[in-house]
Amino acid sequence: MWGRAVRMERRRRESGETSAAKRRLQMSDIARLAGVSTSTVSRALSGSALVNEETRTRIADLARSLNYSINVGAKNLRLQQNRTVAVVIPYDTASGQSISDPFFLRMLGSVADALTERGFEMLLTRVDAEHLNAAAAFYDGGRAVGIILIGQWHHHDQLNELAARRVPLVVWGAHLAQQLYCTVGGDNFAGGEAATEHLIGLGRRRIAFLGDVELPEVAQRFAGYREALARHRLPFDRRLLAPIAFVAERARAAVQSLIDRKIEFDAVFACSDVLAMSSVSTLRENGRHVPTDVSVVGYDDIEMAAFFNPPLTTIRQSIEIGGRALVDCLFALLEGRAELPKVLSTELIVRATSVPPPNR
Amino acid sequence: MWGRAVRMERRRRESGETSAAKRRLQMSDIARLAGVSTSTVSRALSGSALVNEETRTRIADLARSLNYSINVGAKNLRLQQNRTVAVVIPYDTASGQSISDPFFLRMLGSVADALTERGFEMLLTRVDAEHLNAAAAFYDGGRAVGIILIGQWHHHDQLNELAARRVPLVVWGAHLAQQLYCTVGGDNFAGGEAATEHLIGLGRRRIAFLGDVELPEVAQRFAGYREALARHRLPFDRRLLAPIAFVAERARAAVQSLIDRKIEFDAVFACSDVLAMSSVSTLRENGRHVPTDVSVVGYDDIEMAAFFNPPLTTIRQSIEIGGRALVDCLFALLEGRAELPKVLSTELIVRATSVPPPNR
DNA sequence: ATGAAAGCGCTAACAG
DNA sequence: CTGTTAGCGCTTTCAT
Repeated sequence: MWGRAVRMERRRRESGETSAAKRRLQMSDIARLAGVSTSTVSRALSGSALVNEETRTRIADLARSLNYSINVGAKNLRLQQNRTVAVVIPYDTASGQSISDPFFLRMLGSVADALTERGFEMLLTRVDAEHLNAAAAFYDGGRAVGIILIGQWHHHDQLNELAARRVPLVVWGAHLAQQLYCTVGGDNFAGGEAATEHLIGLGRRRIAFLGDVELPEVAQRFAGYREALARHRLPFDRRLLAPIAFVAERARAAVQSLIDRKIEFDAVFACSDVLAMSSVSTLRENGRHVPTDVSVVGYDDIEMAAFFNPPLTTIRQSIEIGGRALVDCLFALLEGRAELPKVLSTELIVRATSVPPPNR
Repeated sequence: MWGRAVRMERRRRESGETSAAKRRLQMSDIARLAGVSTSTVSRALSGSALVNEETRTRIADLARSLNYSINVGAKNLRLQQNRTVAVVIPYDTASGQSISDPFFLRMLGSVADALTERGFEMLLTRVDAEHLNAAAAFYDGGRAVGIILIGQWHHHDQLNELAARRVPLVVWGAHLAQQLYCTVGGDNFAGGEAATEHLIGLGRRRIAFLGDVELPEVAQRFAGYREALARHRLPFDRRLLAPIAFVAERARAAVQSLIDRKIEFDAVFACSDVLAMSSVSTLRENGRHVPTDVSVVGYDDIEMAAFFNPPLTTIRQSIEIGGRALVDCLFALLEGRAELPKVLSTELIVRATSVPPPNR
């Protein structure tokens, strides 16, 4: 049997504290100081009606004045409950970069807000995009009640596997066939189609497409693009497809490459506003006037799109609605309801980067 | 005494699961299936040399195949340890908005990366900017080993109080006098001075200042602005100060108001790139040419600043260095080292929104 | 090399 | 209304 002194010594050693460091306050300390049992403190702090009003306020005041905070880990363990959601952002080992696209970052903020409103905490983590199923460990280990994955990448199969195991999981991304898991996302096909229709309607004929078609969301936008092209009997030139990641620099390189290779194009449809803005900037540097020579349409409608010069025509995806829908969906799942994937409507926002060609 | 059946029933009820729901796997399950004790499983999974090689791999395989993940909460409780850092973003109840400025969002990403590298998890939460000390609850309750606060707002006093209580805390913000807590931030005075000097050097005389001078960081930039003005014996016109929050719309309104009130100005120094871009957009709408009529300097150098049209002159703060410094600082604190506040150098990036006035 | 048992900080059933 | 006690899932000492 270890005596108290021994326990405290072990604690110090294990936590690497020096002997001067103060021990963290716990319920038994409050109990001792208040001259009651821990049960009473527990009840008092949880606002139980079982405890005397006077005692309760006395204990509450004492706890507050000592900056005592309940140990949520121990409480959760005892209660078999948990108010934490793991929010997971895949990262690409290849490009290896930190998440930086404003759209995803804002989505994170929106999810955080929705979670906070429900009184849940958010454990933010990154996982290798090649091993999305690693995200489930937070659920399996009881660390989180469920998982919100921002970005589905490839590996539809891994996600299906998690869903089959009944891991509470909601993914921001595209609704795919044979999908067991729940997604929330914009209507990518419609978005791609609307953007392309808009450009074609303006009289644009050779529309470059910027986006990594390996990603399901982008693939659907690309399908919408192809569909619009086909409807108007316009040929698709494979050289106009630039399968690039969501990184500004890649858009610059792609546009520059089109120009250098003298591949004609009179419009750009970029799969994010950042890519679009980078494209506009590159076009300008090369003496191509936007929107007259080349019209540009972006995607997401981030805040800055409206301030851009020229203000950017884009496809709006509502971040507020998206973030909230992700959270709503997860909670529905937790309550045992089988949720269908949600496809949120997108909207074409026509601003100044898209006009008819001059010779029309 | 409760029997096993009773326990399981209670568990189901409390967690709101239906009777069909599977119980989460735990160590005792693995032990039973492997025909060993939980001690052995524990040792096997933690790679202890005390367990037979063959047994270890057998247990590891079994655990993996069943998707067993150790319960980190229970483990932490037992071990009195923890690998979680609380990252806290203050929100303003007044403006009440979700965090949206790209700079802070990117900083979050950078901190997440640095934490991930060290094998720590990040608990992301928001607290009311008026009660920053509420952030300490995560530490007091043993939820997190320390706290990173992104944005110091007013309430220097509350933060000092936490530091006095020896809560491991690092704040992104300004280095203030009488500061007991550790901050990491850019050199705001130098940044404000450099921006203003640059504009004055160009021949600009009436420089509007956009930013909430109630915030310590902005106050220091403003002090730099005043200093530069004074050095050149330029008067300061109070009407040119627009004390606005970091919200694009506020910049639009502020610039519009200056124009409507016919207050002359030939330059704008905005305390964030978003404010600067919004200003440029508003100026253009009012027929003022940027940079000729009005030159503009932003702050932060977010990615988009370079793609803006015209490319935005701005003060760069390195997000990568900042995020890493915050994390480094926190770990130093945890190791008992008293860290001094870090003031990171800023850099004036001259692009195209700032030129000499036309009549010079 | 393995198991039995105690206890991390907390809550709730049960007994006063 | 309050205290005693068992136990949440795990690790570790001690005993074998």
